[in-house]
Amino acid sequence: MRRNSFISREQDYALRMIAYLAGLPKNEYISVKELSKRLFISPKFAARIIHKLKKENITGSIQGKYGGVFLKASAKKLSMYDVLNTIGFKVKFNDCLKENFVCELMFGCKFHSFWVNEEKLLIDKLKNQKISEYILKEQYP
Amino acid sequence: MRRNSFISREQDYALRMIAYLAGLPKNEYISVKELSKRLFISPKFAARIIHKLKKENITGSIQGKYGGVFLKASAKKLSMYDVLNTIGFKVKFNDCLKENFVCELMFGCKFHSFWVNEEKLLIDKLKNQKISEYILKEQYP
DNA sequence: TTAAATATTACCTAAAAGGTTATGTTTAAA
DNA sequence: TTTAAACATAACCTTTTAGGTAATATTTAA
Repeated sequence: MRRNSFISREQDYALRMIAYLAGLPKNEYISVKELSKRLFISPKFAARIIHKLKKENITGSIQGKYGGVFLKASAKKLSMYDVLNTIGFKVKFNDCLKENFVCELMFGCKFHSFWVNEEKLLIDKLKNQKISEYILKEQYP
Repeated sequence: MRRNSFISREQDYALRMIAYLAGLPKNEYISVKELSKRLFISPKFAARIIHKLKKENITGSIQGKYGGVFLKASAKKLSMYDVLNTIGFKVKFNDCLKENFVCELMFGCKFHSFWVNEEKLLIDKLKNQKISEYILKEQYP
């Protein structure tokens, strides 16, 4: 599949699921199967993503029959950046921003600082966007 | 190779070459071979990129022995966006911003407008950055 | 004891990135 | 007029990644 988005499907799905979990009533939880169905994500893929989020203590889970998952972190403190980061958000605006990258054009490439600034601006914004502002609730008739 | 940059290597090389050509004295030109050597780009790959830029009238060329390429567009009017666009800059912040993409979460996904805004901000900035501000000149001792 | 849930890892496949190969065509100069 | 050195153009190749599936184990309510 094409990948020319800034964020991947996996990262998008993670945001969706977190936004949905944030909308559950307190102390409620939902099975990954049901969650994935409501958000149009393949169940197995959803499970893998939820697992990554759990390892970072963003979600919690109840095992066994009638188990499920819930948001463990505070929706008011959890940022979009936190979620994306857990799902491997290591996108750089240009390769020259990566660690250990040695640019051959030390003699005067001025694009570098442009990318540095833009990247920082966006990351700061992602850190400021809290999940509580993005809660996703299905409307039942 | 990994591809988790916002811009591709090919797009980066295009910017480098344009920035270098913009620094040539008026009416001078340079062979792609020499250009690629100075900018650490594989010669064949450079040729293909220059060809794309020529098709959009950004560069011009002189064929035959002792031929070469030069910047045809005005460095003061040519933007980073123009160059990137020529080299297939169709990156979207999220898949949901693509044409013909149908989002299943019509019922209330609030991330969409965040991505729309951020993407527009960045594209406007790229359109405002003119190549004349990024001229690349090798320093000889 | 069993059904239905999570936990975890290994594997699969299409597509794109990043480049090379190949084969022209053009033109200055010997 | 021949030839070397440049640009022109398309087809092809290889590695990596995105995006997902399969498989198997473990947990726990009923």
